[in-house]
Amino acid sequence: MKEYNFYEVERKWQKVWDQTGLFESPDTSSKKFYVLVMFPYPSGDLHMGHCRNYVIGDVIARKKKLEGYDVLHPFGWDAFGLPAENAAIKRGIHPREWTLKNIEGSREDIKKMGISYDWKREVMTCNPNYYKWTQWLFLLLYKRGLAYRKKAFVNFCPSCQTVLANEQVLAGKCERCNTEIVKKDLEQWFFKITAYAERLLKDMEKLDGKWPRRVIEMQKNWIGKSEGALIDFPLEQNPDIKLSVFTTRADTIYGVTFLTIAPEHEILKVLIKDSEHEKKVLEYIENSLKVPEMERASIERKKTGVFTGKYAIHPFTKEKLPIFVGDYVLVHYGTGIVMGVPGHDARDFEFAKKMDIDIKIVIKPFNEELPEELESAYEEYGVMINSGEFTGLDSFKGIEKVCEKLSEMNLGKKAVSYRLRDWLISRQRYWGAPIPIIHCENCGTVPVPEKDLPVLLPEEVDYLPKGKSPLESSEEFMNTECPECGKKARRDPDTMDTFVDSSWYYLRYIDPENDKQIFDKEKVKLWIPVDQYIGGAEHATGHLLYARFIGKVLYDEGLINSDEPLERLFTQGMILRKTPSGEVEMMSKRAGNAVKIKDFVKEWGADVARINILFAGPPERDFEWTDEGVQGAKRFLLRVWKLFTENEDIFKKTDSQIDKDRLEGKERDLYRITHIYYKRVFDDIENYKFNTAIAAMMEWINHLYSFEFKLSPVFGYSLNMLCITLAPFAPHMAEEIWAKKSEQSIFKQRFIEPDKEIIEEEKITLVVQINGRVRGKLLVERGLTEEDVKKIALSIPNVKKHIENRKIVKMLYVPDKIFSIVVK
RNA sequence: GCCGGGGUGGCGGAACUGGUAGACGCGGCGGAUUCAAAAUCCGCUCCCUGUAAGGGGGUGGGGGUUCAAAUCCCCCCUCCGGCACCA
Repeated sequence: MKEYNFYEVERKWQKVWDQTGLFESPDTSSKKFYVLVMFPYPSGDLHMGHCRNYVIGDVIARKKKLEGYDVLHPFGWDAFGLPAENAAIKRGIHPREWTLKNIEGSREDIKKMGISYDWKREVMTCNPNYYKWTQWLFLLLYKRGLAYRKKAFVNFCPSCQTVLANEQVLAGKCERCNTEIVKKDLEQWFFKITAYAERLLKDMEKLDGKWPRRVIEMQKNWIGKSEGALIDFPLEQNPDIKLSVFTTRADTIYGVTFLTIAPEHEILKVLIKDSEHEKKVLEYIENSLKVPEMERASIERKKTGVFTGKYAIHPFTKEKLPIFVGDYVLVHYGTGIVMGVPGHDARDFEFAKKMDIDIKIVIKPFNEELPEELESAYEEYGVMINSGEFTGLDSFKGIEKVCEKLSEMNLGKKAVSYRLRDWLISRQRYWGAPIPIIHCENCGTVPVPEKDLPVLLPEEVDYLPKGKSPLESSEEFMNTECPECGKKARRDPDTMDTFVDSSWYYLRYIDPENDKQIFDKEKVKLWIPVDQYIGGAEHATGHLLYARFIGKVLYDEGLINSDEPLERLFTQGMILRKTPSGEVEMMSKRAGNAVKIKDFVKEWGADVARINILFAGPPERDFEWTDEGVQGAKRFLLRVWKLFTENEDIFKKTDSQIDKDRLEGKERDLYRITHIYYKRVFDDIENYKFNTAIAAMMEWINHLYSFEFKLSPVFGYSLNMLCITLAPFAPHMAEEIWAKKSEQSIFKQRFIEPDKEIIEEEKITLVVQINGRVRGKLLVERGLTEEDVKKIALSIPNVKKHIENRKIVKMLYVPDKIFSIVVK
C-alpha cells in the first residue's frame, strides 16, 4: 500500500477547490444556508486553539452542501483594535502594515485547515470600503436619536490610555490588560442600547432552544431587569424639589427612615449650596471618587456617608427623613437615590446602625413574629405591620396598593429598572474607524454628510497614546469646514469601539463590494437570517448583545427583515493543553502551549487536526489537546484509507445505488447497518454531536473490516456511503478517495435519504428482567405479542432458575423492549 | 446571596422519551507479525467473587416514586460559568 501523504494530498485539494470555485456562493438561491463563524482578530500565527469554531462551522457547511443547499460560508477579519497599535508602537511599523501582514499569515494558516470559505467575500474592518459603512451606521444611529454625546464618569484604562465600555471591564479591571480602571468625567459618545433593553430581553423568547441557555441567561443577568416603583420624596425646605427613588419593595414604605444619594449625583450640589454642610459633603464626594471601582463595589466594605443637613418628607406619614450622601449608592442604577429601610434591607440596616438612625419594623413573616430588636434586616416578603391603612396586607398586595395610592397622590408610580447601561463607543486611539462628526462653534455637533464618507483615517499620525486621541495631533485631519455653515470646524478626534465594526459584519459578507450602500436589501433578504452562528461564549454580553441591538436598529430602519438575524447560535468550548510547567491551560502563545497550525499541518495534516478536535469530546465543553488524541485521530484516518485501498476495485465498481430487495442474510444486514450509521452521523451533526458522529463512523468501519464478503456489491455500496459521510469531517481524504472513481468533487454528490424502512426492520434484543434484574436476553423479530414473549422468556434456563419456588406476582411487557417479571 | 450548567471505569467520554450502564477512543494486558523494535492486525479490559456458567456491588452522598432510575422528585456535598452594595 502506498503511504498516504496528508500534507501533499491536502495541498492538492485545497488548490482544486480554490481554482474551481467550489465553495463560492451564489447571489440567488431557492434553498440557502448561511453558516457564520465569529471572525478573528488577526494576531499573527494562528494555532489550534483558534480553529475549533472554524472546524465545527466547516462540518456543518459541508454537510449542508451535500444536502443540496446553497451555502454561504464567509470569512473576514476584525482588523481594527488596540493590539495592532501596541505592536506597531513597539516595533515601529505602521498599524496598517502590521495588520495586513498578520492577515496574510493568518489567511494562509486558515486555508491550510481546508475550511470551505468563499474567499471572494472576505471582509476587513480596517478597509475604508468597510469602515465607510461603519461610519454610515453611526450616522444612522445618530439620525434615529440612538447616538448621543454626554459627559459622564466613564471607565478609563490608564495602560491602554482610553475609555472602555462597561462590557470591557471585568471586576474593575481592563479586560485586555488587567489594569485597574479609574473613573474619569469625560464627554463621550454613547449608543442608546438601553432604549432596546426591553426588546433585547423579551425577544430572547424567540432564541429559546436555538441559542445556548447559558448565553441567554448571561444576557438576562446583564440586562438585569427589575420591576418596582419610583417614589418621590419632597424636600422639606422646598416641596417643589422631589427626590425620586427606585425600589422593588414599595411594601416597606412605612419603614423608610432616611434617604441616601450617590456621591456623583448632580442634585447634591443644589442641596448643599451655601449650607454649613457643604464643605463636609464636598470632601466626602471627592474622597469617594478616589476609591477604585472594585473596592467601592465590594460587599465587604464598611458603609460610609455624611448627613447633608437636609430633610425629605415621607409621602404618607409626613415625617422628616434625613438625607445622606453615601458611596454605597450607585449613581447609574435606578435614580441614584435610595430610600433607607433599615428594618428590611441589609445595607440600609448597616448604614442606619453606623449613623444611628431609627430602625422601624413594618414587615413580619407570614407565620411567626420578629423580635423587638432586630439583629439583622428581615428581607423576606411577609405581612405589612405598622403601615397605616396598609397594615395586614401581604407584601405582594401591599406593593400594588402602595403604588396605587402614590399614583393618586402624584408622588410615585410603578416602574422598571435595568442594570444595562448605554454603550460607550468613543475610544482615544488611532487604529479604528473615525467618528463621523464635526464640531462647529456655530452649529454645534454636525454629522458628516453621507457623500463625504468615509472619513479617512490619516496615515501619518503620531499614534503614541497620550490619554487623548492620537488623531488630535493631526492638524490636517482635525481641521475641516462645517458642512452646514462652511466655517472652520474641528473633527471629532475619537475612533469607534471595534465592537461597532463587528456588530454588522455578517451583513457585509452578503454584499462585500457594494460602494453605493451598506448592502443591497434584496441580497440580504435572501441570506438573512444567519442559519448557524458559531463562536465563543465569552462574547455573550459583549459582541452578541451589541449585534442583536444593531440588528434591531437595522430592522427598525427596514433594512433587514428579521429582528433576530442570528437565528441559531452554538458556542464552542476552549482548547486546553499542558503548559511546559505542567498546568492545563487555554492554548495560547503566552502560555507556551500553542500548537501552530502551520507546523501541525505539515507534520500531521489538517484532517488529523480536524478529527482530533471533533472527536475529543462534546464541542460545547473544553477539551485538552493531547498527543495521544492526535495519534488516535491519525490511526482512524489511516484505517479508513487502508479500507478503501484494500477494497478499491469493489469501491470503484459500485456506487450509492443498490437494489435492496435482492439482498439477504449478511448482505442485507450490512445494507441495514450502513443506513443506521449513515443516519446517525448526519443526525449527530445536526445536533452538534460531532464526537458521537465520528464514533459511529468508527463502528461502521469496524463492521466493514470484519465483513466476510468483501467482493459483494453491498460492501462497495457501503464504502460509497461511508466516503460521503466522511467528507464533512476529513474532506481532503474523502476527495482523494473519491477521485479514484470520479472526476467530480465528492461535494457535488447529493445526500441520500436514509432508508428508514430497513432501519426499522432490525431484530431487537429483548431483555427479560426478574425483580428489576436482567436474567435473560432474547434476539427476536419486532412486534411479538405478549403471549409469544412470555412463552419464550419462561423457557430460558436462567429465568426458570430464578422463578423456581417463588410466586409470580406480576408480568409486564413493554413491546420490543423489555419483559419484566415480579416474583415473591 | 441569586441564576445557569456539570459530577459516570485508569483517562476523554457514550446511553433515545425511565427500559441491557460504560458505545467509540486513549491507555493497559495478552497474542500474531518481526532477528528486534516501531507500525499494523486479533483478543481481553467497571469493581468484587468464581475454572466457568453464574452471583453480588456500581453513575458525587442520603432519601423517595416505579416492575424498572445515570435519567423523575426531595435534601445535601462539590466543581465550572454569569450577576452581585443593582435598592
